[in-house]
Amino acid sequence: MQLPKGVEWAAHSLVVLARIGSSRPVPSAVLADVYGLSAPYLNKHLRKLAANGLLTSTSGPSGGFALARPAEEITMADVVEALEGRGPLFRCTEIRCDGLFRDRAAQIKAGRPCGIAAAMSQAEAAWRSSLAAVTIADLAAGLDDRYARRLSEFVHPDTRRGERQT
Amino acid sequence: MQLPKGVEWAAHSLVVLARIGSSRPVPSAVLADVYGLSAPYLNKHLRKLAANGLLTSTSGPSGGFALARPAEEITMADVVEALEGRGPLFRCTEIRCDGLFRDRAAQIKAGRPCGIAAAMSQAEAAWRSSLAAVTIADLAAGLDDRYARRLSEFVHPDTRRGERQT
DNA sequence: GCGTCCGTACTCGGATAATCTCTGTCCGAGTTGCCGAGG
DNA sequence: CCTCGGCAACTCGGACAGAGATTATCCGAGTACGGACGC
Repeated sequence: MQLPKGVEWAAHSLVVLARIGSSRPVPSAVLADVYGLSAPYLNKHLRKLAANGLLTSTSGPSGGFALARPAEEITMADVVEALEGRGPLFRCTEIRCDGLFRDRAAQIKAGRPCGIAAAMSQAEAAWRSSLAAVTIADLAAGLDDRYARRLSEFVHPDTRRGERQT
Repeated sequence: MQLPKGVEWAAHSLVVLARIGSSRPVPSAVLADVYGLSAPYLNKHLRKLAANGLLTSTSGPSGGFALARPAEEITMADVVEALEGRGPLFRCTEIRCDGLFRDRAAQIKAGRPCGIAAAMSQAEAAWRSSLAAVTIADLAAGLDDRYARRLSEFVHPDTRRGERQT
């Protein structure tokens, strides 16, 4: 089991948008070029973030994606939740109500909940809690200033619009 | 993303073995019947647990699987680790060293570690820590006595040989 | 009657398909900005 | 010179293949038990 690569891509893209600081939309193709990613595939993930209210999407020329709210209010938990959905990691299939105990299924479900599912749920809560403690703003602040400036110059070339080299 | 169903199966089987309390091996087919699972597939997962030292496997008649150590010393973290491996959940591909920053790759890697990977790693540590706090013995104790007895009678039908189980 | 040998049945073990999610790619719908024509 | 209309380019958006992992299944190698044979 492993988290999809899209989580990493989306998180890095959010950090880039946060570090740029501009509210102007950035096309997915530009964000993909920053880290050498597949543009259409990254677009798919960013679209999911937009559908969940983390990004705003704009069509047409000078369109793209932009943060929907301040980077301080976007956590890693939000990113994972937007991409992976809300009920992941462990899905209890209630096998304890099958086989030998099929006749007591209703009685078992009415009693104590499945201990394994409870333990998994609690561990998952700890995981999400830890992720919720880290915001995109925190991560953006961890970027070295030199690289951040290079980012800005690449994403928003103040010179003139329309040139995109390499 | 989602944990494989085998984790649930393996955990329940371990709890069953723990609750039985007997050191006599139990065939995978019997364990599968307890919860109505696919016997060969469950066997595959139990084999993995055996390969990681959680279970002992015995061939031939009266063979099967048995706990390799006391249930108090087997945690849910051990189960997940045995089945999923040690380095899961989030795998940082270091995309921050690609694209624009490919020429600075060595310099970046020598500097601060990737903040996103660090956050993910910390969250994963919290997850595993929570899982490590729950033992198979804890889960076995949570089973209702009535169902536990039915389990023992099914797995070790003493009628056959009048054998006594602990 | 007792010990030994063999046959049988039962178990794990690994190799082999089917299905689903993730990964990657493509082209179409919609929108914005630009340019030229007209007033 | 200013305004309006059409054109073109650029963007997101959803639909379409390929790869990998999970799910599921089967048959073979090995082993312990049970019975039969020989002493």
